[in-house]
Amino acid sequence: MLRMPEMVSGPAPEPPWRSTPRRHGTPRPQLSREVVVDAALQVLDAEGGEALTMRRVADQIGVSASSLYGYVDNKEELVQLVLDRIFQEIEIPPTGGNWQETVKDLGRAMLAMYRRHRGVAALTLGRVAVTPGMLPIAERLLAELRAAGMPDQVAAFVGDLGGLYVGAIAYELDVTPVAGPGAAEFIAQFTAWMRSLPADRFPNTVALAGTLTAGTADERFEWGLDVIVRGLATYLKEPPDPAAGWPPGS
Amino acid sequence: MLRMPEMVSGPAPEPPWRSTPRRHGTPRPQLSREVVVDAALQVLDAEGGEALTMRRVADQIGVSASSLYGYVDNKEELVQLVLDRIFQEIEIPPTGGNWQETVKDLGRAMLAMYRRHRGVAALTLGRVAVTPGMLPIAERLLAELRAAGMPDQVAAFVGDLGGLYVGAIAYELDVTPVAGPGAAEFIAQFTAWMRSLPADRFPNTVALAGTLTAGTADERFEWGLDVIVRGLATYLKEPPDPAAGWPPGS
DNA sequence: GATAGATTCTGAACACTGTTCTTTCCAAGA
DNA sequence: TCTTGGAAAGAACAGTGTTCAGAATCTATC
Repeated sequence: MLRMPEMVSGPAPEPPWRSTPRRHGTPRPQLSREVVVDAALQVLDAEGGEALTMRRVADQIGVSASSLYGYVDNKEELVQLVLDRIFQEIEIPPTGGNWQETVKDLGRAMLAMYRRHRGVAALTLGRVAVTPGMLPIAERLLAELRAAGMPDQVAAFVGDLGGLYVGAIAYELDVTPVAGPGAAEFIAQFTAWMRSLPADRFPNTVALAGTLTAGTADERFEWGLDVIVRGLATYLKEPPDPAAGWPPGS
Repeated sequence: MLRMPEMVSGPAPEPPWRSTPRRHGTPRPQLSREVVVDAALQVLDAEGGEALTMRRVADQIGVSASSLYGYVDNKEELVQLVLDRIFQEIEIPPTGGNWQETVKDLGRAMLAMYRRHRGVAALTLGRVAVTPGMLPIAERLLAELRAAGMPDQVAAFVGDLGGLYVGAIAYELDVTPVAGPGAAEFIAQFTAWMRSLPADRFPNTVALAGTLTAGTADERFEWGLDVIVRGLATYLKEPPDPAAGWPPGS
Protein backbone atom coordinates (compact mmCIF):
# COMPACT_ATOMS: atom_id res chain seq x y z
CA MET A 1 0.00 0.00 0.00
CA LEU A 2 2.51 2.52 1.15
CA ARG A 3 5.39 1.63 -1.07
CA MET A 4 7.92 4.06 0.25
CA PRO A 5 9.80 3.13 3.38
CA GLU A 6 10.15 6.74 4.40
CA MET A 7 6.42 7.03 4.81
CA VAL A 8 6.03 4.27 7.35
CA SER A 9 7.81 5.98 10.17
CA GLY A 10 8.94 9.08 8.35
CA PRO A 11 7.96 12.55 9.38
CA ALA A 12 5.84 13.51 6.40
CA PRO A 13 4.28 12.43 3.11
CA GLU A 14 6.55 12.23 0.13
CA PRO A 15 6.97 15.41 -1.88
CA PRO A 16 5.51 15.09 -5.38
CA TRP A 17 8.85 15.36 -7.14
CA ARG A 18 10.26 12.28 -5.46
CA SER A 19 10.17 9.21 -7.69
CA THR A 20 8.85 5.85 -6.60
CA PRO A 21 11.10 2.81 -6.93
CA ARG A 22 10.70 1.50 -10.45
CA ARG A 23 10.35 -2.13 -9.52
CA HIS A 24 9.10 -3.53 -6.32
CA GLY A 25 7.88 -6.86 -7.58
CA THR A 26 7.56 -10.10 -5.72
CA PRO A 27 10.56 -12.13 -6.93
CA ARG A 28 13.92 -11.47 -5.41
CA PRO A 29 13.69 -8.77 -2.80
CA GLN A 30 17.29 -8.80 -1.70
CA LEU A 31 17.79 -5.32 -3.00
CA SER A 32 15.62 -2.38 -2.10
CA ARG A 33 15.76 1.36 -2.01
CA GLU A 34 16.50 1.19 1.67
CA VAL A 35 19.38 -1.21 1.20
CA VAL A 36 20.88 1.08 -1.40
CA VAL A 37 20.62 4.13 0.83
CA ASP A 38 22.11 2.18 3.74
CA ALA A 39 25.06 1.13 1.64
CA ALA A 40 25.58 4.67 0.39
CA LEU A 41 25.65 5.92 3.95
CA GLN A 42 28.17 3.27 4.96
CA VAL A 43 30.44 4.23 2.09
CA LEU A 44 30.05 7.87 3.00
CA ASP A 45 30.94 7.35 6.66
CA ALA A 46 33.88 5.13 5.88
CA GLU A 47 35.48 6.93 2.98
CA GLY A 48 33.99 10.39 2.70
CA GLY A 49 32.10 12.26 0.06
CA GLU A 50 34.34 11.81 -2.94
CA ALA A 51 34.14 8.03 -2.58
CA LEU A 52 30.40 8.00 -3.09
CA THR A 53 30.18 6.52 -6.57
CA MET A 54 27.58 4.22 -7.94
CA ARG A 55 30.09 1.44 -8.41
CA ARG A 56 31.39 1.81 -4.88
CA VAL A 57 27.90 1.66 -3.42
CA ALA A 58 27.12 -1.39 -5.51
CA ASP A 59 30.28 -3.07 -4.31
CA GLN A 60 29.28 -2.40 -0.74
CA ILE A 61 26.15 -4.48 -1.28
CA GLY A 62 27.89 -7.01 -3.48
CA VAL A 63 25.92 -6.18 -6.56
CA SER A 64 26.52 -4.65 -9.96
CA ALA A 65 26.35 -0.90 -10.41
CA SER A 66 23.61 -1.04 -13.00
CA SER A 67 21.36 -2.83 -10.55
CA LEU A 68 21.05 0.28 -8.43
CA TYR A 69 19.15 2.02 -11.18
CA GLY A 70 16.18 -0.17 -10.48
CA TYR A 71 15.71 1.52 -7.14
CA VAL A 72 17.09 4.97 -7.72
CA ASP A 73 16.60 7.17 -10.73
CA ASN A 74 20.13 8.51 -10.72
CA LYS A 75 22.90 9.49 -8.40
CA GLU A 76 21.32 12.82 -7.59
CA GLU A 77 18.28 11.08 -6.20
CA LEU A 78 20.44 8.74 -4.18
CA VAL A 79 22.19 11.72 -2.65
CA GLN A 80 18.88 13.33 -1.79
CA LEU A 81 17.71 10.13 -0.15
CA VAL A 82 20.89 9.93 1.90
CA LEU A 83 20.47 13.52 3.01
CA ASP A 84 16.88 12.85 3.95
CA ARG A 85 17.88 9.84 6.01
CA ILE A 86 20.58 11.75 7.80
CA PHE A 87 18.53 14.79 8.66
CA GLN A 88 16.21 12.52 10.58
CA GLU A 89 19.05 11.76 12.95
CA ILE A 90 19.32 15.30 14.19
CA GLU A 91 18.39 15.53 17.83
CA ILE A 92 15.91 18.28 18.33
CA PRO A 93 16.54 20.17 21.56
CA PRO A 94 13.84 20.14 24.26
CA THR A 95 11.30 22.92 24.46
CA GLY A 96 11.15 25.45 27.21
CA GLY A 97 14.47 27.26 27.04
CA ASN A 98 14.92 30.77 25.79
CA TRP A 99 14.70 30.98 22.05
CA GLN A 100 18.21 32.24 21.46
CA GLU A 101 19.83 29.26 23.09
CA THR A 102 17.40 26.87 21.45
CA VAL A 103 18.17 28.24 18.01
CA LYS A 104 21.86 27.83 18.72
CA ASP A 105 21.25 24.31 19.99
CA LEU A 106 19.49 23.46 16.76
CA GLY A 107 22.54 24.61 14.86
CA ARG A 108 24.82 22.65 17.14
CA ALA A 109 22.71 19.51 16.73
CA MET A 110 22.98 19.85 12.98
CA LEU A 111 26.72 20.26 13.18
CA ALA A 112 26.94 17.22 15.46
CA MET A 113 25.11 15.20 12.84
CA TYR A 114 27.53 16.34 10.16
CA ARG A 115 30.38 15.38 12.43
CA ARG A 116 28.97 11.89 12.84
CA HIS A 117 28.81 11.49 9.09
CA ARG A 118 32.02 12.70 7.64
CA GLY A 119 31.66 13.65 4.00
CA VAL A 120 27.97 14.38 4.08
CA ALA A 121 28.48 18.11 4.27
CA ALA A 122 30.07 18.02 0.85
CA LEU A 123 26.81 16.65 -0.51
CA THR A 124 24.79 19.57 0.76
CA LEU A 125 26.93 22.17 -0.96
CA GLY A 126 25.01 23.74 -3.78
CA ARG A 127 22.04 21.53 -3.22
CA VAL A 128 18.68 22.72 -2.03
CA ALA A 129 17.84 19.81 0.20
CA VAL A 130 14.11 20.23 0.57
CA THR A 131 13.52 16.86 2.04
CA PRO A 132 10.87 15.51 4.44
CA GLY A 133 13.55 14.55 6.89
CA MET A 134 14.36 18.13 7.71
CA LEU A 135 10.79 19.20 8.27
CA PRO A 136 10.90 18.63 12.03
CA ILE A 137 13.95 20.85 12.32
CA ALA A 138 12.38 23.58 10.23
CA GLU A 139 9.14 23.31 12.17
CA ARG A 140 10.90 23.61 15.47
CA LEU A 141 12.88 26.62 14.32
CA LEU A 142 9.78 28.35 13.04
CA ALA A 143 7.91 27.58 16.23
CA GLU A 144 10.65 28.98 18.37
CA LEU A 145 11.02 32.19 16.40
CA ARG A 146 7.32 32.86 16.11
CA ALA A 147 6.80 32.25 19.80
CA ALA A 148 9.52 34.79 20.49
CA GLY A 149 7.57 37.34 18.49
CA MET A 150 9.71 37.34 15.38
CA PRO A 151 7.98 38.73 12.26
CA ASP A 152 6.87 35.92 9.98
CA GLN A 153 8.91 37.17 7.07
CA VAL A 154 12.04 37.13 9.18
CA ALA A 155 11.35 33.70 10.61
CA ALA A 156 10.67 32.33 7.17
CA PHE A 157 14.09 33.27 5.89
CA VAL A 158 16.14 32.00 8.81
CA GLY A 159 16.19 28.39 7.66
CA ASP A 160 17.90 29.47 4.48
CA LEU A 161 20.70 31.35 6.14
CA GLY A 162 21.09 28.94 9.01
CA GLY A 163 21.14 25.71 7.05
CA LEU A 164 23.52 27.22 4.58
CA TYR A 165 25.80 28.38 7.32
CA VAL A 166 25.93 25.10 9.20
CA GLY A 167 26.52 23.11 6.04
CA ALA A 168 29.36 25.32 4.94
CA ILE A 169 31.10 25.19 8.30
CA ALA A 170 30.64 21.44 8.43
CA TYR A 171 32.27 21.15 5.06
CA GLU A 172 35.18 23.25 6.20
CA LEU A 173 35.49 20.95 9.18
CA ASP A 174 35.48 17.88 6.98
CA VAL A 175 38.04 19.25 4.61
CA THR A 176 40.48 20.80 7.04
CA PRO A 177 42.92 18.19 8.28
CA VAL A 178 42.29 18.41 11.99
CA ALA A 179 45.54 17.24 13.47
CA GLY A 180 47.59 16.37 10.43
CA PRO A 181 51.16 17.62 10.26
CA GLY A 182 50.31 19.67 7.18
CA ALA A 183 47.53 21.58 8.90
CA ALA A 184 49.49 23.72 11.33
CA GLU A 185 52.20 24.17 8.76
CA PHE A 186 49.76 25.52 6.19
CA ILE A 187 48.23 27.93 8.66
CA ALA A 188 51.67 29.17 9.67
CA GLN A 189 52.59 29.60 6.03
CA PHE A 190 49.40 31.48 5.39
CA THR A 191 49.85 33.75 8.38
CA ALA A 192 53.40 34.52 7.34
CA TRP A 193 52.25 35.39 3.85
CA MET A 194 49.69 37.86 5.15
CA ARG A 195 52.24 39.42 7.44
CA SER A 196 54.56 39.88 4.47
CA LEU A 197 52.06 41.94 2.51
CA PRO A 198 52.85 45.60 1.84
CA ALA A 199 51.69 47.35 4.97
CA ASP A 200 50.86 50.57 3.17
CA ARG A 201 48.26 48.91 0.99
CA PHE A 202 46.96 46.31 3.41
CA PRO A 203 47.51 47.74 6.89
CA ASN A 204 44.58 46.04 8.53
CA THR A 205 45.20 42.68 6.92
CA VAL A 206 48.79 42.75 8.07
CA ALA A 207 47.84 43.87 11.55
CA LEU A 208 45.20 41.21 11.95
CA ALA A 209 47.12 38.42 10.25
CA GLY A 210 47.40 36.45 13.45
CA THR A 211 43.83 37.09 14.49
CA LEU A 212 42.52 36.11 11.08
CA THR A 213 44.02 32.65 11.21
CA ALA A 214 43.36 32.08 14.89
CA GLY A 215 40.50 29.97 16.06
CA THR A 216 39.26 26.58 15.02
CA ALA A 217 36.30 25.91 12.81
CA ASP A 218 34.32 25.11 15.95
CA GLU A 219 35.04 28.49 17.40
CA ARG A 220 34.10 30.23 14.19
CA PHE A 221 30.92 28.24 14.20
CA GLU A 222 29.94 29.42 17.64
CA TRP A 223 30.75 32.96 16.72
CA GLY A 224 28.67 32.81 13.56
CA LEU A 225 25.74 31.47 15.53
CA ASP A 226 26.14 34.39 17.89
CA VAL A 227 26.14 36.96 15.10
CA ILE A 228 23.05 35.49 13.49
CA VAL A 229 21.09 35.18 16.72
CA ARG A 230 22.07 38.69 17.80
CA GLY A 231 20.97 39.97 14.43
CA LEU A 232 17.66 38.18 14.71
CA ALA A 233 17.09 39.53 18.20
CA THR A 234 17.23 43.09 16.93
CA TYR A 235 14.06 42.54 14.94
CA LEU A 236 12.13 42.20 18.18
CA LYS A 237 13.00 45.74 19.18
CA GLU A 238 13.42 47.32 15.77
CA PRO A 239 11.07 45.49 13.44
CA PRO A 240 11.50 45.95 9.69
CA ASP A 241 9.47 48.85 8.40
CA PRO A 242 6.73 47.53 6.10
CA ALA A 243 6.09 50.95 4.63
CA ALA A 244 9.68 51.34 3.49
CA GLY A 245 9.47 48.13 1.56
CA TRP A 246 10.78 44.86 2.79
CA PRO A 247 13.38 43.42 2.79
CA PRO A 248 15.46 46.51 3.46
CA GLY A 249 17.55 47.95 0.70
CA SER A 250 15.63 46.36 -2.12
CA MET B 1 62.31 38.86 -13.93
CA LEU B 2 58.83 38.76 -12.55
CA ARG B 3 57.53 35.69 -14.21
CA MET B 4 54.00 35.75 -12.95
CA PRO B 5 51.56 38.01 -14.75
CA GLU B 6 49.54 38.53 -11.61
CA MET B 7 52.40 40.28 -9.95
CA VAL B 8 52.81 43.00 -12.52
CA SER B 9 49.61 44.85 -11.79
CA GLY B 10 48.17 42.50 -9.21
CA PRO B 11 47.34 43.55 -5.70
CA ALA B 12 49.85 41.45 -3.82
CA PRO B 13 52.77 39.07 -4.00
CA GLU B 14 52.01 35.48 -4.80
CA PRO B 15 51.21 33.23 -1.87
CA PRO B 16 53.85 30.56 -1.35
CA TRP B 17 51.56 27.65 -2.21
CA ARG B 18 50.89 28.93 -5.73
CA SER B 19 52.94 27.12 -8.34
CA THR B 20 54.95 28.85 -11.01
CA PRO B 21 54.30 27.96 -14.65
CA ARG B 22 56.43 24.94 -15.40
CA ARG B 23 57.85 26.28 -18.61
CA HIS B 24 58.19 29.84 -19.60
CA GLY B 25 61.11 29.52 -21.93
CA THR B 26 61.97 31.68 -24.83
CA PRO B 27 60.70 29.60 -27.77
CA ARG B 28 57.05 29.67 -28.68
CA PRO B 29 55.09 31.90 -26.37
CA GLN B 30 51.70 31.52 -27.99
CA LEU B 31 50.32 29.88 -24.92
CA SER B 32 50.67 31.27 -21.44
CA ARG B 33 49.09 30.99 -18.05
CA GLU B 34 47.18 34.15 -18.77
CA VAL B 35 45.82 32.83 -22.05
CA VAL B 36 44.63 29.69 -20.31
CA VAL B 37 42.88 31.61 -17.57
CA ASP B 38 41.30 33.90 -20.15
CA ALA B 39 39.96 30.96 -22.07
CA ALA B 40 38.63 29.34 -18.93
CA LEU B 41 36.80 32.53 -18.07
CA GLN B 42 35.30 32.74 -21.53
CA VAL B 43 34.05 29.18 -21.31
CA LEU B 44 32.67 29.88 -17.87
CA ASP B 45 30.78 32.97 -18.94
CA ALA B 46 29.40 31.35 -22.07
CA GLU B 47 28.42 27.95 -20.80
CA GLY B 48 28.47 27.95 -17.02
CA GLY B 49 30.36 26.06 -14.40
CA GLU B 50 29.71 22.49 -15.47
CA ALA B 51 31.19 23.21 -18.89
CA LEU B 52 34.55 24.11 -17.44
CA THR B 53 36.56 21.07 -18.48
CA MET B 54 40.18 20.93 -19.50
CA ARG B 55 39.27 19.77 -22.98
CA ARG B 56 36.72 22.53 -23.41
CA VAL B 57 39.20 25.19 -22.33
CA ALA B 58 41.80 23.77 -24.68
CA ASP B 59 39.31 23.87 -27.54
CA GLN B 60 38.59 27.49 -26.78
CA ILE B 61 42.23 28.30 -27.47
CA GLY B 62 42.54 25.83 -30.30
CA VAL B 63 45.02 23.62 -28.57
CA SER B 64 45.18 20.14 -27.15
CA ALA B 65 44.07 19.48 -23.61
CA SER B 66 47.39 18.11 -22.50
CA SER B 67 49.07 21.37 -23.44
CA LEU B 68 47.38 23.17 -20.59
CA TYR B 69 49.34 21.19 -18.07
CA GLY B 70 52.45 23.08 -19.03
CA TYR B 71 50.96 26.23 -17.53
CA VAL B 72 48.71 24.91 -14.84
CA ASP B 73 49.40 22.12 -12.39
CA ASN B 74 45.90 20.74 -12.51
CA LYS B 75 42.30 21.80 -12.83
CA GLU B 76 42.09 22.85 -9.21
CA GLU B 77 44.81 25.41 -9.76
CA LEU B 78 43.11 26.67 -12.89
CA VAL B 79 39.95 27.21 -10.92
CA GLN B 80 41.84 29.10 -8.23
CA LEU B 81 43.43 31.30 -10.86
CA VAL B 82 40.05 32.04 -12.40
CA LEU B 83 38.66 32.96 -9.01
CA ASP B 84 41.62 35.19 -8.35
CA ARG B 85 41.14 36.96 -11.65
CA ILE B 86 37.48 37.49 -11.05
CA PHE B 87 37.75 38.82 -7.52
CA GLN B 88 39.86 41.62 -8.90
CA GLU B 89 36.86 42.82 -10.84
CA ILE B 90 34.85 43.61 -7.75
CA GLU B 91 34.21 47.30 -7.46
CA ILE B 92 35.11 48.44 -4.01
CA PRO B 93 32.66 51.07 -2.73
CA PRO B 94 33.98 54.56 -1.95
CA THR B 95 35.04 55.46 1.55
CA GLY B 96 33.20 57.85 3.77
CA GLY B 97 29.76 56.34 4.24
CA ASN B 98 28.54 54.74 7.40
CA TRP B 99 30.04 51.34 7.94
CA GLN B 100 26.82 49.40 7.85
CA GLU B 101 25.93 50.54 4.36
CA THR B 102 29.49 50.11 3.16
CA VAL B 103 29.60 46.53 4.39
CA LYS B 104 26.36 45.87 2.58
CA ASP B 105 27.71 47.54 -0.54
CA LEU B 106 30.72 45.27 -0.44
CA GLY B 107 28.40 42.30 -0.38
CA ARG B 108 26.36 43.73 -3.22
CA ALA B 109 29.46 44.37 -5.29
CA MET B 110 30.50 40.77 -4.83
CA LEU B 111 27.10 39.55 -5.86
CA ALA B 112 27.19 41.81 -8.92
CA MET B 113 30.46 40.21 -9.92
CA TYR B 114 28.98 36.77 -9.58
CA ARG B 115 26.06 37.90 -11.70
CA ARG B 116 28.43 39.06 -14.45
CA HIS B 117 30.11 35.68 -14.48
CA ARG B 118 27.46 33.06 -14.47
CA GLY B 119 28.73 29.75 -13.20
CA VAL B 120 31.57 31.12 -11.15
CA ALA B 121 29.67 30.82 -7.90
CA ALA B 122 29.62 27.06 -8.33
CA LEU B 123 33.39 27.11 -8.27
CA THR B 124 33.57 28.82 -4.90
CA LEU B 125 31.41 26.24 -3.16
CA GLY B 126 33.50 24.23 -0.79
CA ARG B 127 36.63 26.00 -1.76
CA VAL B 128 38.62 28.24 0.52
CA ALA B 129 39.59 30.84 -2.01
CA VAL B 130 42.48 32.51 -0.27
CA THR B 131 43.69 34.37 -3.26
CA PRO B 132 45.57 37.66 -3.70
CA GLY B 133 42.72 39.02 -5.78
CA MET B 134 40.41 39.21 -2.80
CA LEU B 135 42.86 40.97 -0.55
CA PRO B 136 41.56 44.46 -1.38
CA ILE B 137 38.04 43.43 -0.48
CA ALA B 138 39.15 41.85 2.78
CA GLU B 139 41.29 44.86 3.60
CA ARG B 140 38.45 47.24 2.99
CA LEU B 141 36.07 45.20 5.10
CA LEU B 142 38.54 45.03 7.96
CA ALA B 143 39.24 48.74 7.73
CA GLU B 144 35.57 49.60 7.85
CA LEU B 145 34.82 47.38 10.82
CA ARG B 146 37.82 48.45 12.84
CA ALA B 147 37.11 52.10 12.22
CA ALA B 148 33.61 51.53 13.50
CA GLY B 149 35.05 50.18 16.73
CA MET B 150 34.41 46.52 16.15
CA PRO B 151 36.51 44.16 18.29
CA ASP B 152 39.35 42.68 16.27
CA GLN B 153 38.23 39.12 16.86
CA VAL B 154 34.81 39.92 15.51
CA ALA B 155 36.14 41.77 12.49
CA ALA B 156 38.52 38.95 11.71
CA PHE B 157 35.72 36.44 11.40
CA VAL B 158 33.36 38.47 9.26
CA GLY B 159 35.07 37.68 5.97
CA ASP B 160 34.41 34.01 6.56
CA LEU B 161 30.73 34.37 7.14
CA GLY B 162 30.22 37.07 4.54
CA GLY B 163 32.09 35.49 1.67
CA LEU B 164 30.42 32.22 2.38
CA TYR B 165 27.03 33.82 2.41
CA VAL B 166 27.43 35.77 -0.81
CA GLY B 167 28.83 32.78 -2.65
CA ALA B 168 26.00 30.55 -1.57
CA ILE B 169 23.33 33.03 -2.59
CA ALA B 170 25.05 33.61 -5.91
CA TYR B 171 25.02 29.91 -6.55
CA GLU B 172 21.35 29.74 -5.76
CA LEU B 173 20.84 32.56 -8.21
CA ASP B 174 22.80 30.77 -10.90
CA VAL B 175 20.99 27.52 -10.43
CA THR B 176 17.44 28.75 -10.08
CA PRO B 177 15.86 29.17 -13.49
CA VAL B 178 14.91 32.82 -13.31
CA ALA B 179 12.05 33.05 -15.73
CA GLY B 180 11.73 29.53 -17.05
CA PRO B 181 8.30 27.94 -17.21
CA GLY B 182 9.41 25.26 -14.77
CA ALA B 183 10.43 27.71 -12.08
CA ALA B 184 7.07 29.07 -10.99
CA GLU B 185 5.57 25.64 -11.39
CA PHE B 186 8.09 24.08 -9.07
CA ILE B 187 7.58 26.73 -6.44
CA ALA B 188 3.83 26.29 -6.64
CA GLN B 189 4.22 22.54 -6.34
CA PHE B 190 6.50 23.01 -3.37
CA THR B 191 4.17 25.41 -1.63
CA ALA B 192 1.25 23.07 -2.16
CA TRP B 193 3.21 20.21 -0.69
CA MET B 194 3.99 22.15 2.44
CA ARG B 195 0.40 23.21 2.79
CA SER B 196 -0.66 19.57 2.57
CA LEU B 197 1.44 18.52 5.54
CA PRO B 198 -0.34 17.33 8.70
CA ALA B 199 -1.16 20.53 10.54
CA ASP B 200 -0.97 18.92 13.95
CA ARG B 201 2.67 17.99 13.53
CA PHE B 202 3.84 20.92 11.43
CA PRO B 203 1.54 23.80 12.30
CA ASN B 204 4.07 26.55 11.70
CA THR B 205 5.37 25.10 8.48
CA VAL B 206 1.85 24.82 7.12
CA ALA B 207 0.96 28.30 8.28
CA LEU B 208 4.05 29.86 6.77
CA ALA B 209 4.07 27.79 3.57
CA GLY B 210 3.36 30.81 1.43
CA THR B 211 5.78 33.05 3.27
CA LEU B 212 8.54 30.46 3.08
CA THR B 213 8.49 30.29 -0.68
CA ALA B 214 7.91 33.98 -1.21
CA GLY B 215 10.68 36.30 -2.21
CA THR B 216 13.37 36.10 -4.81
CA ALA B 217 16.97 35.22 -4.17
CA ASP B 218 17.79 38.91 -4.40
CA GLU B 219 15.37 39.72 -1.63
CA ARG B 220 16.73 36.96 0.55
CA PHE B 221 20.17 38.31 -0.12
CA GLU B 222 19.30 41.77 1.11
CA TRP B 223 17.63 40.32 4.15
CA GLY B 224 20.63 38.18 5.01
CA LEU B 225 22.89 41.20 4.74
CA ASP B 226 20.61 43.00 7.12
CA VAL B 227 20.69 40.21 9.69
CA ILE B 228 24.46 39.98 9.60
CA VAL B 229 25.04 43.71 9.81
CA ARG B 230 22.50 44.07 12.61
CA GLY B 231 24.23 41.25 14.43
CA LEU B 232 27.59 42.89 14.01
CA ALA B 233 26.29 46.21 15.23
CA THR B 234 25.31 44.70 18.56
CA TYR B 235 28.95 44.07 19.38
CA LEU B 236 29.51 47.82 19.57
CA LYS B 237 27.08 48.12 22.44
CA GLU B 238 27.42 44.67 23.98
CA PRO B 239 30.97 43.54 23.32
CA PRO B 240 31.84 39.88 23.84
CA ASP B 241 32.97 39.19 27.38
CA PRO B 242 36.63 38.18 27.32
CA ALA B 243 36.48 36.76 30.83
CA ALA B 244 33.72 34.35 29.93
CA GLY B 245 35.81 32.91 27.16
CA TRP B 246 35.45 33.82 23.59
CA PRO B 247 33.78 33.00 21.26
CA PRO B 248 30.62 32.64 23.31
CA GLY B 249 29.34 29.19 24.06
CA SER B 250 32.62 27.44 23.51
C1' DG C 1 73.71 28.90 -43.22
C1' DA C 2 73.37 24.34 -41.32
C1' DT C 3 73.22 21.83 -37.12
C1' DA C 4 72.38 20.83 -32.26
C1' DG C 5 69.52 21.52 -28.47
C1' DA C 6 65.87 22.82 -25.80
C1' DT C 7 60.98 23.23 -25.35
C1' DT C 8 56.24 23.58 -26.80
C1' DC C 9 52.53 20.93 -28.31
C1' DT C 10 50.15 16.60 -29.94
C1' DG C 11 47.83 12.21 -29.69
C1' DA C 12 47.15 8.17 -27.63
C1' DA C 13 46.37 6.04 -23.45
C1' DC C 14 44.82 5.09 -18.50
C1' DA C 15 41.76 4.95 -14.83
C1' DC C 16 37.94 6.79 -13.56
C1' DT C 17 32.88 8.68 -13.66
C1' DG C 18 27.34 8.20 -14.48
C1' DT C 19 24.22 5.84 -17.28
C1' DT C 20 21.95 2.65 -20.72
C1' DC C 21 21.07 -1.55 -23.16
C1' DT C 22 21.08 -6.31 -23.97
C1' DT C 23 21.46 -10.62 -22.11
C1' DT C 24 21.19 -13.96 -18.63
C1' DC C 25 19.08 -15.89 -14.88
C1' DC C 26 15.88 -17.25 -11.39
C1' DA C 27 11.64 -17.98 -8.92
C1' DA C 28 6.85 -18.09 -8.79
C1' DG C 29 2.11 -19.05 -11.33
C1' DA C 30 -0.45 -21.94 -14.58
C1' DT D 1 6.67 -29.06 -15.97
C1' DC D 2 6.66 -25.11 -18.63
C1' DT D 3 6.04 -20.41 -19.22
C1' DT D 4 6.76 -15.80 -18.03
C1' DG D 5 7.94 -11.55 -16.04
C1' DG D 6 10.85 -9.13 -13.44
C1' DA D 7 15.78 -8.68 -11.37
C1' DA D 8 20.58 -8.64 -11.69
C1' DA D 9 24.91 -8.86 -14.63
C1' DG D 10 28.04 -7.31 -17.92
C1' DA D 11 29.44 -4.92 -21.62
C1' DA D 12 29.41 -0.61 -23.66
C1' DC D 13 29.25 4.60 -24.35
C1' DA D 14 30.44 9.18 -23.69
C1' DG D 15 32.45 11.79 -20.65
C1' DT D 16 36.09 13.32 -17.00
C1' DG D 17 41.28 14.61 -15.24
C1' DT D 18 45.86 13.38 -16.07
C1' DT D 19 50.26 11.26 -17.92
C1' DC D 20 53.72 10.11 -21.24
C1' DA D 21 56.29 9.21 -25.43
C1' DG D 22 57.09 11.40 -29.46
C1' DA D 23 56.71 14.85 -33.15
C1' DA D 24 57.09 19.60 -34.36
C1' DT D 25 59.25 23.98 -33.93
C1' DC D 26 61.84 27.71 -32.47
C1' DT D 27 66.68 29.63 -30.50
C1' DA D 28 71.29 29.62 -30.28
C1' DT D 29 75.58 28.03 -31.49
C1' DC D 30 79.27 26.34 -34.69
